Parts: sequence; structure tokens; C-alpha cells
Amino acid sequence: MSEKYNPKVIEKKWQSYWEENKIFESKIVPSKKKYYILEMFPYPSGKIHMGHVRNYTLGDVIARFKRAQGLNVMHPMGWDAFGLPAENAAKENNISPKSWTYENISTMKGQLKKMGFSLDWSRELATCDELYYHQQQKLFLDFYNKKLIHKKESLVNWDPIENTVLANEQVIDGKGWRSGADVEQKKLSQWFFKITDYAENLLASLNEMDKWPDKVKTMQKNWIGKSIGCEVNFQISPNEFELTSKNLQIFTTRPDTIFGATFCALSPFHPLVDELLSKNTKIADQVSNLRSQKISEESISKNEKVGIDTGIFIEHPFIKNKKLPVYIANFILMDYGSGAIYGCPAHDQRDLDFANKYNLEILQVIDPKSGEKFDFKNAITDDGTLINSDFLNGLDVNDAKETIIKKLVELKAGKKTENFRIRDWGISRQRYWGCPIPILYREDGEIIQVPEDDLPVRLPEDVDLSLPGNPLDNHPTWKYTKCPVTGMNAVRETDTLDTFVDSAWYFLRFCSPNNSNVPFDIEESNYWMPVDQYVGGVEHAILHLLYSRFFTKALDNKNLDEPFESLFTQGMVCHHTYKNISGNWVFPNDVDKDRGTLSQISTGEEVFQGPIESMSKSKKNVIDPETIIQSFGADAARWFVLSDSPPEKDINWSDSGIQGSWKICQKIWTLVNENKKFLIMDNPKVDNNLSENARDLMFLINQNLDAITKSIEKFQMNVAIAKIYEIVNGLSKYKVVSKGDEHALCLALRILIRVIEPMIPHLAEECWSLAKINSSIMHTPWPTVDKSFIEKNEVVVAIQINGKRRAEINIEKGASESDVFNKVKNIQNISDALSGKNIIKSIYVPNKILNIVLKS
RNA sequence: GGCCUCAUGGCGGAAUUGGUAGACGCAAAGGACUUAAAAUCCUUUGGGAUUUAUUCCCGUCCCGGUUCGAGUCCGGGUGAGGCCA
Repeated sequence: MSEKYNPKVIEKKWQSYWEENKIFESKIVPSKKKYYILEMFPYPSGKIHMGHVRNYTLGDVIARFKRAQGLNVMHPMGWDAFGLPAENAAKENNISPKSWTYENISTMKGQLKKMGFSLDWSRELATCDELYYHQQQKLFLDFYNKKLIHKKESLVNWDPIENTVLANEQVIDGKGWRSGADVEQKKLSQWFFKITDYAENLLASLNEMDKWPDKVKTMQKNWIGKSIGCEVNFQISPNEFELTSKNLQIFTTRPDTIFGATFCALSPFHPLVDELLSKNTKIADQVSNLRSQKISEESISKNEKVGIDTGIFIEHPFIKNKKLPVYIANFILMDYGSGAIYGCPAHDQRDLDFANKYNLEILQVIDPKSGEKFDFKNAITDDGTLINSDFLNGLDVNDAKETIIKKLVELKAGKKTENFRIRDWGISRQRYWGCPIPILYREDGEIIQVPEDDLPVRLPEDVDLSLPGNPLDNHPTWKYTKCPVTGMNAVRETDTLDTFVDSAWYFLRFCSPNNSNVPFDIEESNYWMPVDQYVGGVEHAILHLLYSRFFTKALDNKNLDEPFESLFTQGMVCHHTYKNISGNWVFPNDVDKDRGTLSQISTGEEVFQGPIESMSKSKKNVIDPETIIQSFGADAARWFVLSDSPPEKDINWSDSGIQGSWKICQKIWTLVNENKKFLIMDNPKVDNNLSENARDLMFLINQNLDAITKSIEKFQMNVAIAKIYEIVNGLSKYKVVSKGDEHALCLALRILIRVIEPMIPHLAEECWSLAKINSSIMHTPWPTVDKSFIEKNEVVVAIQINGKRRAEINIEKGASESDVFNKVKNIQNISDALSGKNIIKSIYVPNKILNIVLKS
């Protein structure tokens, strides 16, 4: 009887072995090709969750696979350690954010080690380490001196309960994500990275990034939102208000429709509106009403279009005596274009809705290619031929655009412009637990950089987090200092940096994480960068990835433009939610599923099963990886998150799934252990005299090895796993009869052990040790496919009649069409089908298919 | 509202990219072993028909098209999901 596989003992054994022998530490080896694999580093929230397990297992398979293929792999890990939760936790638990963070890091590091990830811990970093944020402050000053950072007043989302600025993604339905308070718009002076300087560059490079998912590239492209259009100057008609403004500049992406323009609309925040308000108090209430509405593209497209007639008009530049009424409208964004548009209702749905509501003139100027007739309800946005447009008549849309722009330039009434949707990156946070900004405000009003020698600006440890507002600002002494040049009194910048800044360059820091002189060593980064494979959640598709791309570009290093060569975004881990009869969420492991109805183990209450949702603490539908490792081992957990579903899709956690993973681990162990006498063999060889039995085995092994290798390269881990099952199933049925069979078995087992190593490395090591080769499997290269066993002499050719499969035959490889036909024509159902009919033609794909097309 | 993605058995999903649809796993049913259970092993499993076969018909959300041949390509529709500071 063979012993059972005991992951508790075995996994620990190999984890110690790897650590002691520094198997996963990486160094520059100039002669070797490098491979930098990185998974998005975690926020140290307390414990690892299944999402981490999935993300890091995926990356680990690649890391181990590439190592086996002989590449010099760097696979580091660190901590995205600054951020608001530490302050909240500190308040709740009366512990400093620093201690809380480092305690969590220690816990989570232990958990990651238990998972057996092949990480280079010698490169570990945390963004809250002084060593790290010191260098980040240098980068800040570098960018500041490059004029990539500026300060400006801007409206921010203000959470009145948390007393902080919120990022837009922290505002959900107009409420703070954490506090639930109604978010207010507040004007604050803020620091900004000028990411807009790189808008064109960030957009253009996307075209060359062929190893990024199209989905992510599209999202970034839309986010950057480049549009080409033109500015047109309209003269304001004489009016009763005696305005000082004589002109109105509008932006349009459809200058071709200018002859169809029948009104003009201003953003409620347009400067002209301010001027109007001072002259025409009648509209004040209406304007302030529009101004209080939420302004985002989403709400603008959903809200009903509302306008205010200002009573003034502008002159059409090409139609004499034509005056367009000027409205203030809630669907115009001030910070897009010039905050003013002209409306051409016939060819823009929003304009049409607006025109219909306010009974404005509607004039069709494009005759669409589709021949569609304009019904005054649906705007015509297709390409077509210009009509009712004076000198543009007869042109198509693109030609008309060019012609009109040329004309506007000639008349000095407008110019071609590019417009971007992306805005500068606001980096100021009124928080304590973040990287201090190395800036001083001198009493004479000058803004001074903290000199490099005075860096780092350290976070004080004695802060009072219980007071409302910014803890650094509240600190009794920290911010008061002297100007290093003049000795004048000065106060420190009390805002800290957005944590997205921390994560915008950590991949560079991993190249030389302990260097205390520079943010990153250029020699090291030239060798390791770019990251060959980046793996993480699609939720970071825009911000984190765009900011990181901006950073590497802004660093101005000619050897590095884009940080991530290839990107993979993995899906989430989901689970049923459970609620008890009192309406409280219930942990899945607190639910008794063995009886007819579900009940809560701890309280005995009845439990209802809710929908499957992504695992989240708030809904308690989480499975703690720690308990899974305890009961089934890290290998089973790794196997589970890889099997069944493709990595980019969400997976549902299931008890039977983890049971199945446990079973296959046991099965592989039993299989190898029971055959260990065959595994110990000095020179296993397979030659031409193999039995058919052994030949079939070698076919199975090599064919699946080929499939596994290709699947891992394509990130199809679920397919690779299916092929491993096929190998295991084949080996379970295999019977050794001759000496040759033993050699074949030995080779097959060794290949099996080698290919499972990236997924279930502890089990692989333990199996490998049975071969008594006296070396870790890490020193064994990935096997190559022996093509001679895959290429069979006989192939299966499918026979189709009129495209439907009617038979299949075995025939020697490369057989001609007539060979196949002669062999096939006497098969009963083929000859039945052929009788009395004429063959019009036949299509033959050698070694694959013969399709006979008949006519009766 | 705009942009994008997806749709295959009871379930998760395969399918060499236009060439034998349903690999592999889960679940289910039957059987072997066992005093019994667990574990393990074997068999069956898209639907339907019959003469039970190397059989026939239907079948990859729906309608249409291209092709000798469509899950895969094109057009239209339905449904689900994601993103939109």
C-alpha cells in the first residue's frame, strides 16, 4: 500500500530548501537572456485573499516555466503600502499606521511564502519604506525641474466626513466610497503632473503595443480621447447687455456642418455666462440650478437636456444676416474644447433633442450615403454628401471638413485644433499616510524645493489622527521650518502624494531596490527593463497603467519608453453570497449545506443563498486561502485557481473544485510513487523497437507535452491542465511488459513531473526526489518534444458528403486523393450515398478531409 | 446615451484559427471492491429516431448571407457583461 501525500510536511520541506539555496534570487547575467515577470503588488490590507492567490499563481507558473526554459528570471514582490486604510485602521485599533502596515506585511509575506511562489524576496520593498519614498521625493523634484509638475486651483471631490479629497473612482453615485457622505465640490490649490504633455505620445505608442489586450488599449485610447476639430470665432451680435466680450470661440469636431448650425450652447461655467450674470440677473436662479448639477459625461448623457435662452445672438460667419441664438446648456463641458459649441440639430442627436425641445430651426446639410430620409427625430450621423451648404455643396464629409477649415483660416475666423479628453493628474492628498511632498512655502510667498541633501522629508510618527482634517497640517511642529537658502521662516507642504505615484515606478525600483543613492541604477534597469510580462487585474486598465507609462516616458531615458512589454489581465474569483434570516451576510464556511435547507452553523438560523459575486469582505463571500492551505495544501489551491476557466475570465469558487484538485494531487503522487522503481534508471532510452504499447505512450506524452508548452505560452493554463489530465489518465492505464516499456515509462514519468512543476511545484519536487537524481527539479530544463513520436505514419481522414461527415478512415500519411477515394468508395454508407448521383467536385485537404460534392 | 466585449451539454469550458463540435474537469446515473461507509477503480452521459449501425435527423442565442464546408467570416436582431476622470 502506498503512503498518502502529506502536503503539510512536504510543502514546508521544499519551501525551506528553495529559500536556503536561494533558488529564486536573481542577478544580472549578461550572457543570459533576461525575463522580468511581475504581478501587480498588493496593498497590505491584512491577509491575502483568493484574488491574490489567483494573480500570483498565474505569474508564478510563467516565472517557473521561463526559468525551466533557461531564461534569467526576475520575479520580485513588494507592497503598495501607503494609503488611507492604514489611517482608518489606526484610528479604530489605536495603533500607528506604520505598525499596522508592517504587521500586515509580515503576515501576508508569510502567507505568500506558504503558497510556494518563486519570488525573489531579496528585492522586497514597501512604498512606505523611508528608503523608497526618499527616492520618490527625488523623482518628484526631477519632474518639478522638468516643468512636469505645476500647482493650480481646481475643483475637487471633497468628502466632508473623511475631510479629504477623493479621487473620482472613490465617488460612487455622488457619495464617498467609504463614508457614504454626499460629496461636495470644493476649490483647492493642488499639485498636478502634466500628463497632458504626453497625451499624444501615450496615444501613439499604443499602436505598437501588440502584446497588450485590445480591450485595455481601447480603454486608454478613449480615456485620452483625442479629437481633431477646429475652433471658430463667432461675432456676438449687438445686444441690450453691452457686453465687453465681442467674440465667442467655439470648438467643433464637425466643422463641415457649419451651414446647418442653428444655435449656440455654452457651458454653465463659461466665462461669458459670468459676464451675462452680472448684466442679466433674471437668469441667475436658472444658472445656479444648472451649475449645481453633477457634471460628468455619464450624467450629461443621461440627464434631460436643459437650456437657458440668454437673449443674445451670434453672427453666422458665412450666411449674411443669419443670427444664432445663444443658450446656456447643461450638456456642455467647460473643460472640453472651449466650453462652447454650435448646434447642428440635423446631424447630432443631442443637438436635435435640444432643438426639438426649444423649437429651434433644424436644417439638413448632409445627404447620407445610406439614402435614409431625415425624420426630424433621429439625427443623421453617417457619411454623405453636403447639401444646403453654399461652397461645400457636393463634397463628402471629409473633404468638406478640410475645405471649411482652410476657408476659416483664410478669413482668420478659426483654426484646426487637436483636443484631448485626458486631464492633468492631480496628485495632492490631504492625508498623513503617504509620501511627503518636498516643497516649502517661504514667508515671502516663494515656493522652494527641499534641497536634495535635506531629503528625505520624513513623516512624523507622533501624529494625532483623531482630529478632523489633514494630520500633517494639524501637527504642532512638523510643518514649521526655515528656508535652507535664506533662513527665512517657511512651512512645509502638508499634502502627501497620491498612492498612484508610488506604484507608477515600483517596477523600476525592483531593479535596484536597495540603492540609497538613486531611484534606480541605470545599469540594472537597462538589463532588466522593460517588464516582459505584467499580470494584474483589469480594474487598473486605465489609471495605474497609464500613470506608469507616463512615468517611464517622462524619465527621458532613451533606453526605456514603455514599461510593460506584455500585459495580461486576469479575472476575479467569485462565490455565492449567503444571508441569514436576520438579513446579515454569512461566511460560506458558516453555512451547513448537508441538510435539506441551508442553515447557519454558529446561530442555527436559516440561510438563503444569494447570487454569485466577486469575493469581497463586505459581503463575506470569501474563502480564506489560509484554511485551504491548511486542509488541502498550497498545490491543490494553485491547481484549483488554474484549472477549468481561462485566466482572463472570472472563476467561481466551488467546494467540489478544490476537492478535485486535492484528488489529482493524490493521484499523481500515487502514480509516481507506485512506479518509483521505474523512475530510477540511469539512461532511459526509447528506440525504434518499442512495443506498440510503449509507442502509444510516447505519442501521448509528446503530443501533450507539445500542447502544454504552447498552452502555457498562450496563458491557457486551463488547457495545459486538461492535457496533464490526459497524460495522467494514459499513464494510469499503462502496463509494463518489456524492458523497452520500462524505459518509456521512466521517460514519461519524468516529463510528467517536469511539466507539473510550474503549477504544483512542491509535489513535483517530492516526486522528482524519488528519481534519486540528487538535484532539485529546478535544475532540470523543460523537456523538448520528440517529434518522431508525434508524426505517425497513419493519419485519420474524415470523409464528407456535401460537407457532412459520413465516415473516417485510417490511411498512410500523404496519401493521394485517389488513394483515399478508392479506399472509401466501398464503405457501405458512402457507396449508398454515391449511388445514382454525380460527383460534381471533391475537395481534398491532405491528411485531414475529403469532401465529395454530389448532385442527384 | 456613447464605446467595447461576449453568447457552445446539467455546469466550468476545449476546438490546430474556415476542415470530424463537445477535449479535459465537475455534477449525475449504474456497476466493482467493502459487513458498511469513505477512498479507489470501471461504464454511461447534447437531443431525437430506428433496422443498435463505421446508421439517420436535429444541434454552438435567433434570422439571413458568403463557402464544397461556418462555433469560427459578413449583415441584421435578441440577451448578458465591462468601461465612460
